Amino acid sequence: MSTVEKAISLLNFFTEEEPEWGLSEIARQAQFDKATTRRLLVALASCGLVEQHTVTRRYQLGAGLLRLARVRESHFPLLQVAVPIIRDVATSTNETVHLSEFGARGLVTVHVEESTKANRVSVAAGQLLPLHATASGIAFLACSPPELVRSCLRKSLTAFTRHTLVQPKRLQDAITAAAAQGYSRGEQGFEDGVFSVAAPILGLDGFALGSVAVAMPLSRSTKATTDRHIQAVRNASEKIATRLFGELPTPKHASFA
Amino acid sequence: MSTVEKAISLLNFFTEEEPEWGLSEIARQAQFDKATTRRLLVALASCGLVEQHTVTRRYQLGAGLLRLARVRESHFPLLQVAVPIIRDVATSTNETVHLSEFGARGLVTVHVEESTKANRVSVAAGQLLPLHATASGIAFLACSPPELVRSCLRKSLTAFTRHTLVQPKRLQDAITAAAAQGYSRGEQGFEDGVFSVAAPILGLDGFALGSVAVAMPLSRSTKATTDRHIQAVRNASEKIATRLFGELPTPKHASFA
DNA sequence: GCGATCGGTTCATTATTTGAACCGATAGTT
DNA sequence: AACTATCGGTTCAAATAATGAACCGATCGC
Repeated sequence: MSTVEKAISLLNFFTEEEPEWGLSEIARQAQFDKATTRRLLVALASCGLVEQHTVTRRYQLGAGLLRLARVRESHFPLLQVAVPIIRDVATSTNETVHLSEFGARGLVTVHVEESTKANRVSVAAGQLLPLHATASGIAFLACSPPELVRSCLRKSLTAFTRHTLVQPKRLQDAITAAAAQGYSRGEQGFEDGVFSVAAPILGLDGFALGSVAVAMPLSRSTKATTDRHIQAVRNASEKIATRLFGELPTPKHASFA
Repeated sequence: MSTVEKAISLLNFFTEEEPEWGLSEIARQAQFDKATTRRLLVALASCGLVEQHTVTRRYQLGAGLLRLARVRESHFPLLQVAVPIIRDVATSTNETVHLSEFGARGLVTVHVEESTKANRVSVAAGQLLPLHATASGIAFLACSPPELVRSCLRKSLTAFTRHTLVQPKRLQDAITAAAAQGYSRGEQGFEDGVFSVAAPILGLDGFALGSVAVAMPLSRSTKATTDRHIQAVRNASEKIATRLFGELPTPKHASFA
């Protein structure tokens, strides 16, 4: 792990649940020496990515991140473009709709519009979605470079429920089906009682950059609602891609040669 | 410059105007060797702070920044808290109101609500504000640690207009006056024809973390508008601090021993 | 076809990072 | 009041990582 990667990895300890850390505790968590950790934090602080409280001496994420995030969003306005579209889907379906984006850490939920119904599926922004166990993950894999799919298939596939696809052949079949039909279905693969459909959002290179999914309690799923939701996520993902890139990217499906 | 600082400094080349860079051009700009630059960018990319286009091979800021920015804003919701307050001030005064925050790079404009009048002062978010030449800067210095003020006074003070306070004694007097009255006035110090008043936003340690300012064309400034604007920025800065910290911090003025 | 520049790679050399041991300060316990 | 544990912080010989000149194939413009 390079020095830069070590430093950035410290940033990843800061979460909504744990937004502040003392030096010793973050060193312990990161399994870095205290001196090393402090030097890395001081370097991050000098660039504004981290701030140290003058009174408590504890560290938090810094204001410099806001400018960089603004530049990123300004140039690649995924949230700005996608949020209104997802909100529309949530309104028309009255189910939970969520957007996820693929990055260094994996497929991460970046925005959620929850259903207004009391019996609803709750998803947390920031949550990492296992590729093999979720509709979003399979939709994403359906339009991913073959080596990424192979890498995923080679890994030990965690069983979250007894419905999780843990056999590579089964997962591969689901990915192939999703590639052919342009959407995926997730039936209790990540959590019991949850049914989802998802569509991949494509980048200009034809590979998926994320997914949009509708999730609902399995108990109120019908063929009619499923068909409507499939249509909704496909429409939404196309709309998002078209607005981001000015054209609809041609999908590059994962193929298994 | 440490390796971490070198890496982060690359992030700062990405702006709204220049959101994408090729390897050779960013290396040239940063004055780093191409091999070094690539290694730093690859490290940043592996952490999600930067992304490389699969087709053009150019680099842009990465999605990982959005999560970190969200955590930062969630924990320290300066924008979330301040934007509605600033919007109210802009509505009631019908002049340009802007919020700035102090960080590693200096005092930076983070949000602007412009006047609806055709003859208005325009301020850009992201813009660095010279401490000695702006109302925001002087308000900030009025509640800053003495060593920061001394450091500022020791520097060569750039003249942006013929009204800029370039003599340390004059600047010191303006800071002292701002400390005493709780606001500062900026009369064409940064740009001809612009008049501003600003108040510091205090942190729990009593030192300023930023400022809020009203800026208007000098030509329509009267004693009555000035008094109203002073009241407005002071009210706004107190409101922001109270909402952030649950109490009104006691100012720690810069003193000159 | 040629020259310029691109992104990318290599490895001997150079520079930076590391972390064990130490420090004073603070908090909790007895 | 004395003691212990843990805090944030510092130092510098040793260890490790980073550096960048020279090179590569690919692409673009002339």
